[in-house]
Amino acid sequence: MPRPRSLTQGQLAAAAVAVIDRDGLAALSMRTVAKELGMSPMGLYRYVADRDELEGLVVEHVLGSVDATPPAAGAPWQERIEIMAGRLRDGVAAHPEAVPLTVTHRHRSLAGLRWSETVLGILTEAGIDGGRRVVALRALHGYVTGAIQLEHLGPLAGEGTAVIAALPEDRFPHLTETARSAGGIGPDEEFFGGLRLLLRGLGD
Amino acid sequence: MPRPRSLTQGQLAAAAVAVIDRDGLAALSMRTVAKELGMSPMGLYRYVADRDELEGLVVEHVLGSVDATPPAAGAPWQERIEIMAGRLRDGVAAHPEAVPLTVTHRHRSLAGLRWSETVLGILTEAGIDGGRRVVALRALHGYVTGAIQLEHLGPLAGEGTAVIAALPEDRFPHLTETARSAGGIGPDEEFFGGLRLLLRGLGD
DNA sequence: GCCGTAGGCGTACGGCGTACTCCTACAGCG
DNA sequence: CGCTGTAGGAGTACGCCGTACGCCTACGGC
Repeated sequence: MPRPRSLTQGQLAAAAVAVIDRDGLAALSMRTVAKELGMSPMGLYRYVADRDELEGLVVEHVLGSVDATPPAAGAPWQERIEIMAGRLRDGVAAHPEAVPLTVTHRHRSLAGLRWSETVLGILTEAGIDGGRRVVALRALHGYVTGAIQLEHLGPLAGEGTAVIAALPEDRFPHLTETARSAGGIGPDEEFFGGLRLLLRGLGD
Repeated sequence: MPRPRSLTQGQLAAAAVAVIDRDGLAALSMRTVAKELGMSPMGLYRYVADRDELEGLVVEHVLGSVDATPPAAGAPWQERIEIMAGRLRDGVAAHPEAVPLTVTHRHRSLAGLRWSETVLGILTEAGIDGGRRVVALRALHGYVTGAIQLEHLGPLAGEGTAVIAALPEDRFPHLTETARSAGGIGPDEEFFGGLRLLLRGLGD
């Protein structure tokens, strides 16, 4: 009997993501999203209770783009977890400005839970269960979350490496030296290198 | 020749942290901090260029409270890294509402760099160097950062576990089962359990 | 005693989230 | 056919926010 809704929450999310991708996270506001959709600011409240819920939709949109289907059953479990981690990293990297949101709203996201479910499945097949599995999931979750953030809201465009290089060498001998040898290592090696350390610790 | 400053940046930071601890991160504003110090809102701008810099001071204050001196030289390196991780975790946990700030501003914090310097020293003594050390530091950094966040801005007060428990069991079999077995595991076991996985992977 | 800087306060602007009101358009019921 | 209830859409308004700017006062070293 009611008049049909003319927008879906998904369309709201897409508009919000468009604003974020184009103008940065700071530009995200009820007003800018409404403008993006060609409607009045208050119109948004027909679809969403408040700004917080809008942000949740953004996260769902971003995480919803990562494939949560279990990868190639033939491969060793470590490799399959690497694939899952890489998918999440790639999905988030497609909207780097939204990274802070994905962290704060992840726990309410169905898409995030689907990712966890698949990882848990892989861990189970690897023979890890009970308390060990809880710890393993949290560890993976923690590492992936943290590493992705370091990658994206770390020192913008190598500014940080410059800061470190400018440090007084006598008080920070290891850091300055490490900064020099860090040049040869790309983001991929860093991310997956660290992940493999964790996976190695999980083995046996 | 000039009139001496009547406040230090440290006092600003302390006032801001007091506001955050008492009323939450959302209550942090130039106006509330000024009120905390008994001065006019604009007075803050004598000590700080903008809100961003104030937030930086908060982070410096929080991270400055963690002891960065190398721990007990006698202990095995893994244990010493655990001590460093625990110190950081404890320092941050003293001001849980400030956690989001510590993440976004960490790379500009001297105290954060001191922590990294000490950890690098321990890694070096453990015989890890060159590219391996770079990856190891980033991995530790990523894990600790991520795990601390999961702990503090995870589902507020077990709300998340309830969400998971309410999940359709047929679509999330592992998650629902894991949620049940997660009850017996406290935050400490989770944090250090995950960390030890990483350290084990680092070994040899 | 003078000068220059810090202190301190008030005003003002533009943007934010959002509460509230008022009218219009339409889908299914009788 | 018309009635009714919900969605659409616009507009106004409030109380926050960060912060630009200006004005006078206090005071320490030359």
